[in-house]
Amino acid sequence: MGLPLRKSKVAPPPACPFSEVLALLRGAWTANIVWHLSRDARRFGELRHDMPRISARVLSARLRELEARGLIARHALDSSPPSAEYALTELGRELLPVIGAMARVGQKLLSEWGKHPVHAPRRSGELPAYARGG
Amino acid sequence: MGLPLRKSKVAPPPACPFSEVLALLRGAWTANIVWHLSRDARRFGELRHDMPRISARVLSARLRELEARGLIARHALDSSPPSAEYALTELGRELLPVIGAMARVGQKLLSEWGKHPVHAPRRSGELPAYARGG
DNA sequence: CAGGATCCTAATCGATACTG
DNA sequence: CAGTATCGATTAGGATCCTG
Repeated sequence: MGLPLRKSKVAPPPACPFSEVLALLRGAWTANIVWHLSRDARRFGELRHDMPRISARVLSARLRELEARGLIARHALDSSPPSAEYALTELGRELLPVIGAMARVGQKLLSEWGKHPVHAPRRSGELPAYARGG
Repeated sequence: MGLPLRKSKVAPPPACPFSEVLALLRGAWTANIVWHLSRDARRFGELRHDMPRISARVLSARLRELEARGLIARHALDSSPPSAEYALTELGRELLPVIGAMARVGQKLLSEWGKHPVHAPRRSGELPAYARGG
């Protein structure tokens, strides 16, 4: 018979609701949108310009999602042609420390991976595209 | 003719490599794995026990991915039946501040969403599964 | 127990075309 | 300009079976 399962020594996951934030930032774009709104309000087309590879469909979907959660506010401008402006709400600004932390760690990881080459997996096997050196 | 595009006023995305961290934590499970390794080393089966809904296939894939990046170390234990233990490396511990920040913000978001119900989207349209109340 | 192989479903996203 | 609708490609992840 094998080793007994150990319960987490000090504390199991002590009620850690970061899953919500992960779900929120899930997808390739949401965090980038928040980042690009961190300085000032931006219009739909400006955001597309800031992130040239996002499609209108996805940008629209993410913005509606963030709006539904109260993280951004949408202001329709009555100009011609019409435009809409998006801004972080106070609640949305709560996400900025997370993004800041990710940016700092990202720096560090990049510099480490620059020193040592990223190890190949032990055996050939499934690795997602972003892990295969693209 | 419409409003001119505004360049980001203060600074555009001033070189923010959080995309790497996002790519790293992409998927529903990677951050949880790091979290569960934050206290002490855990074996494969213990991690499965900690996260009952992860499949062996995905857990294995994520562990190999984190190992390939030098964020966790794998130690094969010579017991019978064989087992393997995974632990965060020093580099992997750099991720903990990010996860801590996510946990804090997650708390806050949950409490806000508890006060006001989450707004429905303005029109019926695509919302991801995790946004539809699951 | 650790984990690979296969099959399959659901979700994400880009491209394109179209509307107000 | 600010979106929406449709389509097809890619991917994450679960279930199941199988091996050392």
